[in-house]
Amino acid sequence: MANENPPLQDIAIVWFKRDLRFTDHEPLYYAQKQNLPILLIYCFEPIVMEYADSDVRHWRFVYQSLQDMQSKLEDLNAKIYVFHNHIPLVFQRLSEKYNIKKIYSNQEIGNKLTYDRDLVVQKFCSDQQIDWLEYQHNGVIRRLKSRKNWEQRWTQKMEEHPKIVNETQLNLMTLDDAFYQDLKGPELSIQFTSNEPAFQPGGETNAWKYMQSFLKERYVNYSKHISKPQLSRKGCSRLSPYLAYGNISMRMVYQYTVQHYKTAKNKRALSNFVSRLQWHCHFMQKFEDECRMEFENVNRAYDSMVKTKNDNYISAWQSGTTGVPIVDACMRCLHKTGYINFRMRALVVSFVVFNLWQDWRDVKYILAKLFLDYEPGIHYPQLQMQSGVTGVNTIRIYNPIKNAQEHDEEGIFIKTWIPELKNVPTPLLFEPWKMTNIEQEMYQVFIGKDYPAPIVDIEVSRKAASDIVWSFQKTKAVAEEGDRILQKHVNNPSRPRNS
DNA sequence: AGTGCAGTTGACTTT
DNA sequence: TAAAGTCAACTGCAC
Repeated sequence: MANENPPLQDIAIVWFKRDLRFTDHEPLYYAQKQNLPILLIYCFEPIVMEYADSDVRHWRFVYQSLQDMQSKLEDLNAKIYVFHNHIPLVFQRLSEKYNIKKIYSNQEIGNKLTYDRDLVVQKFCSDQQIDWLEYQHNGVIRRLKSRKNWEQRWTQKMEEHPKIVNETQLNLMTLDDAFYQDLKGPELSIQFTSNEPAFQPGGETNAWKYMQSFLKERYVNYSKHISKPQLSRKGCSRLSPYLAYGNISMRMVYQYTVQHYKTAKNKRALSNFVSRLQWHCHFMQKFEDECRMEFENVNRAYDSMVKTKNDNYISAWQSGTTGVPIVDACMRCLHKTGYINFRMRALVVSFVVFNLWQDWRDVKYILAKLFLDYEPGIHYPQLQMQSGVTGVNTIRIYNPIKNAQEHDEEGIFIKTWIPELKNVPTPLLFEPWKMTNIEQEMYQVFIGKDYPAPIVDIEVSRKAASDIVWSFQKTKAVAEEGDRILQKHVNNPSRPRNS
C-alpha cells in the first residue's frame, strides 16, 4: 500500500552537551560537510538537573554559555533549540516529524547517570537507524586499550588542526514554532539571568577573555602563586569552568599557549601550565577507563576501612564552622565563588577525610555542587587520591595551620572569608583557640561564641588517621590492588611507588 | 681558647 | 601535589 504522507525531510542534528562553543567543535565541523539541514539543540534534562551532584550554579553557567552562542546566531535568524525535557522524548518526537539521518555530538566523560542516558539514546538511534557520531573529548580516549604512548597521543591531538566552522555558512534549519513550543518543556524554574557577581560568567566569549588575560600578563606568577589561596585567584588561568563546559577546547588553549611561548618572559610558568593541561586529561582518562570510581574505592582493599558517618562533623565542615580558620575560609569561599585553588581543595578534603575521619563518598556531592568547574572525570579520581584510598599514591595529610602560615602569610584570605576574625593578628589568626582570655577581649572575638573552637584536636586526629591509613597502605592486599591500578592507569607501571 | 650545650638546619626515612 | 620522625652536622653562645 502506498504511503499517503509525503516523505519526511532528511536532517542532521548537532546535540550540544558539555561542549558549549562554536570554535574548534568537531561535531559542527563534520555536520557541515553533509548536505543536510542542521538542527542545533541543547537539552536541560530534568533527571540530570535533579541529580545529587548538580547545583544551580552549573546550570546558570550553561545558560550563560547558551546565551553567548545564541547571540552569535541572532543575525543569521537561527538559533540553538533549547529544551527542558527528557532527551529520548525529544529525539523521539523529532524523529516523528523529520527523518533524522545523523546525530553529531561530543563524547561526554560524565557520571553514571549521563552514561546510562547515552545508552538509551544509542538504543534509540540503532532502532531508528540513525547514525550517531560522537567525537573525542579533548585528550580523553574512549575504549583505550593501553596507556602506552598516551602522552604522545595527547600531544598529537593537541597539535592537530583545529576544527573551525564559520557560523554564517552553516546550513541551519528552523523548527515549526508550534511544534517547538509543544516539545520544549516547562520554563526553567530558576532565575538564570541574575548572575551572582562573584561567580565566573559562562560563555565562549568569557573563556577567551580569561585565556587572553592569562597569557597577556597573569601567567607570569603562575608557578609562584598556584598554591596561595588568595593570589592563585589571579595567577592561575581560571579556565577550569570553561573547560568543564567546553566553552573552549583544550586544543585551542594548548595552541594559543604554545603560540605565546616564543615571546613569553616566563617560559617556565607556561610549560608548567601546559603540563597541567595534560594532567587534566590524564585524570579524566582514568575515570573514563574505570568509571566505577564514582562509587567505589579504586583500591578495593580499602573497602574494609569503614568510617562512621558523623553528620555534625560533615555539616560543620560544609558550612565553614569547624573552628579551623583556613578550612572554614575555603569552604565559605566555595559557597560564594565556586572556586578555590588546587592545594586548598586537597586541604579541605584532607581535613574531612582524615581529621574528621569521614568517608569520601559522604562528601563527594557536597564538593561537586560547590565547584563551579565540577568535572566528574577529575572530581572522583582526585577525591580518591586525596582520601588515600588508591593505594598507589602516598598518603598526604595536610597540616591546616602550617599551610595557612605558609600560603596565607598575612591572613588576607582568612580575614576575607571569616570577618569575625578580622581583628585577630597573625600568628594567632592561624590558631585562634590559642588566644588567652585577655587576647580574646582585646580582639573582641570569643572562641566558642563568635567563632567556634576546633571541633577536633588537629594533632590527635591526624595521628589517629595516619596510623590507620598507613596500616592499610602496608598490607599485601593494598599493594596487589595497587599493582593492578598501575598496570591499568599509568604509562610506565614500573616506576617507583609512592611517587 | 677550647668545651659543653641548646637549638637549628638539612638530608633522609617512615608513616 | 604531605608531614612527622630521626640523626648527624652545624651554629651561636656562655663560661
